Amino acid sequence: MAKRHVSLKDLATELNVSISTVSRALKNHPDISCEMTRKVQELARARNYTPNPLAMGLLRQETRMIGVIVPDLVTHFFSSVISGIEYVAKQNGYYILISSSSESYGKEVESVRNLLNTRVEGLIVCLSQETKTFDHFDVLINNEIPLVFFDRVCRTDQVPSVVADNAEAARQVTRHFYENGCRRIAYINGPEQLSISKLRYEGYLQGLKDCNLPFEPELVGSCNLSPEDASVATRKLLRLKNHPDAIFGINDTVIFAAMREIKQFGLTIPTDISLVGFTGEFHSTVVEPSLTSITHPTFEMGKEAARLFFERIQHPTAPPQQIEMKTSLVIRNSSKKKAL
Amino acid sequence: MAKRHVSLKDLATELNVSISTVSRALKNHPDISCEMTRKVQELARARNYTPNPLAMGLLRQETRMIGVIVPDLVTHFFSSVISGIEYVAKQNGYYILISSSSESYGKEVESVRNLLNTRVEGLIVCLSQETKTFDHFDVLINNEIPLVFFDRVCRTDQVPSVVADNAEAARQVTRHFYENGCRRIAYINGPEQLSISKLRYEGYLQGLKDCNLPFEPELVGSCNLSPEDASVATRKLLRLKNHPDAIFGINDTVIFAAMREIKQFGLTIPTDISLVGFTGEFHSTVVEPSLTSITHPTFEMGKEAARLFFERIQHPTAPPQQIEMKTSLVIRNSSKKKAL
DNA sequence: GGTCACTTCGCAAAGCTTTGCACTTTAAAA
DNA sequence: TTTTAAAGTGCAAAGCTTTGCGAAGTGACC
Repeated sequence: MAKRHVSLKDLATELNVSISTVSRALKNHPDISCEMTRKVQELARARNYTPNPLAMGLLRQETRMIGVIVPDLVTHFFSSVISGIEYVAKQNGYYILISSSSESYGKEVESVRNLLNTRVEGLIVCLSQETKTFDHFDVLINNEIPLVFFDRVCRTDQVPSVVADNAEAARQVTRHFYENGCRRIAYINGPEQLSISKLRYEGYLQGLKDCNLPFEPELVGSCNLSPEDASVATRKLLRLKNHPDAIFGINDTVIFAAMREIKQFGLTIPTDISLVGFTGEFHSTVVEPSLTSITHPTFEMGKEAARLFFERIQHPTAPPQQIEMKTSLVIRNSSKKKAL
Repeated sequence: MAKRHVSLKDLATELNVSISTVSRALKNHPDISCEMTRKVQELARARNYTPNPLAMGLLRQETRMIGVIVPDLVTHFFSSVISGIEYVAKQNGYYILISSSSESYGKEVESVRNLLNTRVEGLIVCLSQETKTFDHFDVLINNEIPLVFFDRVCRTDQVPSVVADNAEAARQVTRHFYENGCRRIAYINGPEQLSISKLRYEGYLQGLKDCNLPFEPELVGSCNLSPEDASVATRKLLRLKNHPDAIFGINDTVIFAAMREIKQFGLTIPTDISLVGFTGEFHSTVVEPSLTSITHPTFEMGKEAARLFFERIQHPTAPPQQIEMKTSLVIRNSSKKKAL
């Protein structure tokens, strides 16, 4: 196995000077003569020297790595947020170590442990769907290791976080339906332990109130975030003696499943049932009819999360901020106005 | 800033023994008495000791990190391959450092340099769209640093790689069109420097030959992989005095753009024009009509790439393998048989 | 010639782990 | 009682970098 990287020692030996001289010369320390500095820097360039981050890490007790835990890598929302995190991390000379929890509580706990063992300087996390207890983050909180949550959050009194304006968005969707003539507005929620589920549900209720619509429990479905489960929830809604005339779902995956079910049931969108999604995956525009959807500024959310993280590195004990990002309702064909 | 991690030294001090004793006790070295071993291991557990990977890395000259460079993170194909890589990496106790080139040659070069400086043990790479020269990989090749390409490859005589059966798949698509009655089959290619472009184009030509169809240059479009460019290419095809009755594209992004253009042009799919995509993004099933598509075993491709990587770690100089993964043509509505 | 003040550089420690070798016990054998 | 072996530990180096401090060398001034 060839020797891969030259070290200060290699340069020092070749020039017949001490390691410290080389080290100082490379950073233009005034103690070193111009002549020597020139020689050292020349050789360093020629030999393609780059400092060894392991040695630096050991010395400075830093790794310049951020651990990122997401429920999965393939959902557009998460990969886009990660892009944003990576963007800011790169600017600050940091790398990110990605670990996916596969929506599993156990894997999330394991990821936290593993990443910490790898000596990342902190974590940026979106909770798994299953996560109901949060003890695995105590180590971080107690030891003032930087931690930032995004989207699905917890312990917001202790941990900075970036979220969408979930409640407001859901409220807006509900009113949008109402203004388009819908009166039986259904909502398919996610697992109740998720912060986004709670908030979007609250927004839905508030929206009903705004429009003076009665709350009808039968119009609220719930599912884990899989297409299969969403289909089940949709079918339940469709089989009601008086089916809803509008459905919105906690995310687009859910709503795409609903869309398929509705078509299969022989109903048309939006004439029979209006549909609005939540997250704005790319394919909103290519489905038929195109899907009205709440869009997150996903890349920006990632950037904000990373920004918060670096603030945390600077001031580990500052009171935690919670950033709420504005979403926007992009109206397409799945919720077109019907004749009143 | 609190001290985050306990070291062997901390344990040694607390037990009043030397560091070496602690180190040996932790790995059940026979030189250490049972009594001492027990005491050390107990304390280590209590204090939550984990070895410092930086120190280990420095000692062993390894980081247990793989650098992964992809054109972007948000395309389903790439994030799915990454999932596969991560899966195998985790099994082997490795982490992956992800860097996206944003389809830019410059950023790819920079990523290679940065990752190498970070002392990753090797690289798994999918070339950017712009990349025409490959000198930036010479450092790796010359120093026997493990390198694996996937999907978009180069230097296959020196570097192991995993690809799809591109030519065969394209040939199959062409014949599928023919069997469904299409006679003017168009193809929208990607940038010509990409290996996948070349191979799929060859497959297309071969397919035409198989079916005894003449090759007509005007039926071959080309684009970078953006939706905008794909739209332009599609419009050019549609404006031919005798427009094609089938189009297939180098990937689904291209074909979705084409789909939009065709509809806007007032033609219907598949009656007027059949359509087949290439890659099998999730949304193939939700568009209207659902999209016939060549599907890659993306997760498996990632696993294979990682497997090849670890083989390379073991045998850096073994002759490079090229793995070709079987794709499959999933037939949906966009290419339904028409009356002949 | 001797002392002072610079200039220019090297030593060594710290950060953490592993491991060959040397060292100190203790008990058994001579 | 002395020698020897075995058992149990510690020292120190290596892997790489930074940096405070001490040391060597040179020239100038008294």
